Amino acid sequence: MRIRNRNKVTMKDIAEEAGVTLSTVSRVLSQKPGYAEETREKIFGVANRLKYRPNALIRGMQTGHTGMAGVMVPASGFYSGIVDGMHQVFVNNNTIMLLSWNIRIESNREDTLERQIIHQMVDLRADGIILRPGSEEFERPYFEEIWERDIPLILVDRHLTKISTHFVGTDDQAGGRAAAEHLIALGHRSMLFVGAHQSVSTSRGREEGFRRVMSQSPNAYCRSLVYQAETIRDDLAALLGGENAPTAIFCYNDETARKIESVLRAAGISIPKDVSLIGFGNMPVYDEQLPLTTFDQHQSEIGKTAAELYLECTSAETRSSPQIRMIKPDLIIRSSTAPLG
Amino acid sequence: MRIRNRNKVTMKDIAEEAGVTLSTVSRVLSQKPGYAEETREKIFGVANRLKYRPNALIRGMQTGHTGMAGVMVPASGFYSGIVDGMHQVFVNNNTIMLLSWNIRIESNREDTLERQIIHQMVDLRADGIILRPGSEEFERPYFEEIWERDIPLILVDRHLTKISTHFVGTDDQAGGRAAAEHLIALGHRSMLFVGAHQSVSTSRGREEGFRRVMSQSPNAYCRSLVYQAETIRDDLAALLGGENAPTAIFCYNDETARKIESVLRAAGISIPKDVSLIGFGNMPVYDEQLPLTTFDQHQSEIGKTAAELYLECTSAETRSSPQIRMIKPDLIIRSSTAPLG
DNA sequence: ATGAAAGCGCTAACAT
DNA sequence: ATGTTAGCGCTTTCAT
Repeated sequence: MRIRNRNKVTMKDIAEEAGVTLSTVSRVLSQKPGYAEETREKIFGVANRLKYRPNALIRGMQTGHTGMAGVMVPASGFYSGIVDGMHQVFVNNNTIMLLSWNIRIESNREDTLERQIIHQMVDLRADGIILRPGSEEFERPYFEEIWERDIPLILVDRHLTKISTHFVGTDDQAGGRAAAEHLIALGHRSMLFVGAHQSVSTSRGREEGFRRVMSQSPNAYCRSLVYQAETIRDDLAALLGGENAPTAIFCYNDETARKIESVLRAAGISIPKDVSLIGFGNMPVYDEQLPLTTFDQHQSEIGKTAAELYLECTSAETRSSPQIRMIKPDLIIRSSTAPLG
Repeated sequence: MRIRNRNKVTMKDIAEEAGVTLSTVSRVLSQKPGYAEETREKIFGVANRLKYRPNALIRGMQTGHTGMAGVMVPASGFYSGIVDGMHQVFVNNNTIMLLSWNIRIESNREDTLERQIIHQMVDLRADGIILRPGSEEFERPYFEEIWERDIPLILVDRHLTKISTHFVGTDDQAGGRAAAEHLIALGHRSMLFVGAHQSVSTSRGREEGFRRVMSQSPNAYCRSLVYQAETIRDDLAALLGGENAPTAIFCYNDETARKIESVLRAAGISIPKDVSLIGFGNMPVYDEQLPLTTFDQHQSEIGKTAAELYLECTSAETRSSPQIRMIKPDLIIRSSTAPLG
């Protein structure tokens, strides 16, 4: 381990230099009431001259407030946007992120890297934790660790039904409804929803909203598919070649939509001529990809809201009841959707 | 401030439960030599049963090692790639990032947010700091603060000449040379380099490499431009309408190349028919943009290398002499460059 | 192999 | 308005 010969200036040094006691220095530097303006100036003078820097570790452990926010989200452009929003709020509130990406290791280790990361955050006494959960069952144990220690926990993007805690994310149902309304208005009636496993709350919510509108639209009909790389080709072929083939596909995210796009392209099916396609997330597009009708989820807004909620929770005296804050997504119409016919 | 009624299990509690003293518990839990296997098991048993979590703040301040790496880079996709690479290394070495983005506030505050962030990292006793510097003069003061405290400092992406510390980034000269060789091979002789202010080391390095090859190629000729939003239109018009107009433009990054692209497009100049264009960075492309010949900088590799160097520095006994590690960029040829003619 | 005791740098009562 | 004292949870001598 490195041997530090840092200029370890402590409050004690300042006290000696300034001819006062430690407690006076502590009071002045941490702005507690009860000192003379004169001493204040003297102490600050000495502190600056000595280039004193407080030891935030000690201070944190004394006050129960470290100013560190544990943040764990998957590594992707989408979450970068969210982290960005959080940062804007945190930087103005003297809070710094302990950041890590969710990475589940494949196999042979019973325990996960995620757990290790949570432990690091807990051990370092992060004031609170913000994370994007993966699957419900899997992560339960470490949610409990956080909960038991009474550390505020805020979930972003994905919600967990079985765990009752704060949540900030997209209004997925509203998004699903807007997608449906757009397609209905274009004349489509036979739809396909391509989603993820049921445990993914965003997919579930988007489908629910989508189906709600469908069920209220005469003759509208919606089938669903769970995207799976191995079978998607055949699944789509069966549906599109079959009875009452869908003329519009709503995917729960852009990534899936892009995969559908390439499967359709390979099958000689044209978008939007033969089939309209909607994604979700408004992710950047790569060379030669189709301009996709999709939703802007306002990631930065999600991040800001999450950080604001975090600050409320970490400064509250008592544990507050779970808050849900949803950001409404906006439909962005591009050329992957067109009128039926 | 929040009142924590966390189950504050301490080593003392474990000691009592296990019928040993604090020091024995400390020894066992921090794997110091000198205890019986039997006691070890008993203590670990109690610790797990009580769900003990060490206080990393205290431990950090005792050992002089917190396991926190201060990281400050600009918020952009490019740096996300670097951070990603660092994370891969850190997560396997029990190191977690204290992450923040560089944000310089516009005016009215003499001091910067960046300085505040550096202070937070120093105060929290980050073991080392990795950052992407902006301008030399401006940041000097807080580099000194880091240096004086003997905290390992690693610069990524941009280098500072006046400050002697570790650096990990792109081999910009090699990139510049490769760009030049590509254009020369295509038959171009009259070139334009569009860069940033001289203080930006990446721009400088790319230009140097570029010019080096030019100077060795018969009849080749290179002019330079510092990109400025307000004047770029006129600057380009003057050059392209003038004597010996450039037939190829090498920009120090993709962002600049994209701006040049739109200026040229607006002026009715076709790429690559009239002018070839090269960028740097291989950033994702948005709708309807031109496939750009550019360089892959292997951000992830830069990040990994920086993290590895960080780990070396923070675990070294003594301050090591400044290390420079450069990652070679790879030319990606797309349709924005074509043979002269 | 274990215990006792000092101390890390600071905050927070409690005095004066 | 300032000083005194007792911790906070741990590591680290130094004993035994």
